[in-house]
Amino acid sequence: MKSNAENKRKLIFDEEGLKLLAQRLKQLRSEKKITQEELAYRSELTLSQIARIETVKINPTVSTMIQIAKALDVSLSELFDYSSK
Amino acid sequence: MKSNAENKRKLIFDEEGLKLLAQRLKQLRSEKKITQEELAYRSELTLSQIARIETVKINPTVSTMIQIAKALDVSLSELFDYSSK
DNA sequence: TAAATTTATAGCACAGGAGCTATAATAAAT
DNA sequence: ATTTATTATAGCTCCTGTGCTATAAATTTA
Repeated sequence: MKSNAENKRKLIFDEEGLKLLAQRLKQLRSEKKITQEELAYRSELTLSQIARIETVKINPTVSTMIQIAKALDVSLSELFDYSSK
Repeated sequence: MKSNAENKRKLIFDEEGLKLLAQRLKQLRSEKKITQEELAYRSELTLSQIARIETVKINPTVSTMIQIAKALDVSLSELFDYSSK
């Protein structure tokens, strides 16, 4: 949850990309008019997890995103469709 | 690395989806004619990590996939484009 | 503006993702 | 058939993603 200033290990954590993903997720969720709680229920994730993704607090796994895509009834490709190479 | 038979906690690990992703990654990599090692170098990941993803041994994070997409010079959406809702 | 709903944060335990290094197994080239 | 290159495994440590639970903050509704 917190980010230590001193990190020996190289962190692969693309904040830009995760931010875009968060925006895309919010967008899709509001289009479908469902709450974080409802999405959590449908995706079988937790509310806190959905919130953490949307606020870019964590770096979710692919499986998590697959669950979310299914819950939103969109393809993974659509979920990640915010064309940034 | 190993999967215990006895797991109390519910595991979210979409093997189907990860398998499709692995195939897609292999496909893109062979299209571009680069080795796992070269991809590892370009993405600043490790060779073992690339291999583990392609053999569906792990559930990678979104940041990892972002690095790989960049290294392959494709969009995330393209990388995940194996239409499975 | 109060109440209700929705979203965001926080701390804890635990599983597993990722780096690193080494080696085995396969495939390709000579 | 040997060597070389490529891919797959393995073990270890460290770090963090996730579930869980509780609470605070913000937004919406009455």
